[in-house]
Amino acid sequence: MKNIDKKKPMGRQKIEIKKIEKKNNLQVTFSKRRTGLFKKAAQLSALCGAEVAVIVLSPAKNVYAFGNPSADSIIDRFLARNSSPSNPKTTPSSPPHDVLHSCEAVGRLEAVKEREKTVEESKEVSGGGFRWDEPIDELGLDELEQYMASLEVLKKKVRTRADEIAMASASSLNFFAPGGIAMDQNGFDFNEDGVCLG
Amino acid sequence: MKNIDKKKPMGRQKIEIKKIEKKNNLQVTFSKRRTGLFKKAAQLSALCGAEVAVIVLSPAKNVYAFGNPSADSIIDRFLARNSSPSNPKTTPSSPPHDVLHSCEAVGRLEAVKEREKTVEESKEVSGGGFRWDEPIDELGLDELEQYMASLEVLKKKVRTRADEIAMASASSLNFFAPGGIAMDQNGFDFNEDGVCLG
DNA sequence: CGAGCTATGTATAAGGT
DNA sequence: TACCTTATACATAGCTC
Repeated sequence: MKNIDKKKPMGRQKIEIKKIEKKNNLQVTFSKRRTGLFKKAAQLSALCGAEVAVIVLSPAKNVYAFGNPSADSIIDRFLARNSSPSNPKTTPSSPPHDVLHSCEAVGRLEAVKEREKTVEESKEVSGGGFRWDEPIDELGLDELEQYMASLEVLKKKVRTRADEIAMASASSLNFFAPGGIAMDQNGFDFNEDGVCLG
Repeated sequence: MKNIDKKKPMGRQKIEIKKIEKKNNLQVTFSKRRTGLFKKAAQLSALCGAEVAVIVLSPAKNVYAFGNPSADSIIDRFLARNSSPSNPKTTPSSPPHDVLHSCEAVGRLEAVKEREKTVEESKEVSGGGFRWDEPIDELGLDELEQYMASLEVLKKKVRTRADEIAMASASSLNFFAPGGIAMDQNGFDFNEDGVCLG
């Protein structure tokens, strides 16, 4: 009701690559970019069959990591190469399972995304099962991040889907209706000052 | 001078995030995206004052890494966190098994595994147990609501465990330490931009 | 290969709700 | 606080040299 002002969104602004001063923006930017970075890493991995590990330590020393197949195995090899002067380049011969090996690993995570896509496009998902809880057990801390990202995407799709249904049946549905199923504070307070809740 | 035809560039095409088949493209894409990934990592580091390490193993097993301040120091801290569950170093107290602050080792997956329970306990949102393996299209509106709410809560649970409460006051770190950007682990010819894939 | 181009897909900075 | 919208900066696929 108070929007008469012509405050049109500015759209993306150009920013310089130096430390963000505003704590508020810092938090937002950190989240967004960290997510984006992990996404890019996942894509590089999927597209090229490469193994990628990303570790991020926030200024507050919280640890975030992404890894395919797993950060540890990659780090392991990284360290091995790093301290093993023996024969860095002269790998005897690469068995043809190189690429496949990677892809296989990738498949696990990509499968989740794929299922999601399948749900969206065709309506025949039931067969393969839609067991989101299964892969979790196999996922490591690092991969959890990616899983979460997938959840967000799925949520949007569900919302879209529900929207269609709602429109069709003319029922009024509020997804995040106040007092409804909304889960406001989830238990943790985020104060730029404070930290955890342990 | 042989472009007499108005062969206009196609511009960027949309691609599927699946393994690239053409070796030629694979190579090119790997190079470009790896560079892009490192760039993003550098920006995240610079903008947010975070420490970031990225390790990439090409299908041919070449190693590429980016690290601020250095991949090793970051890896070091990552491993410390990851493999010392009983190390009181960063453990404020002994939370149950349901995480809160740091992502100490093993209990992590279990926590997620019980997300439905957890959700129930804290918010009773999921309606007392939602079936994640059902195809979306067979769900009704109400169920969609619950489903989405569950997703949202789960997302937050996961996030809570892994993160947030990030940056407090920053630290004065040297992000772009000279010579700390990228490194070649093999001995190939190395350009700050990247190396050949072999 | 790596560098440069063009057109276009994506990631995101701001600001609103 | 989180998410949505808008406008735009930025990354990059397909080609050429």
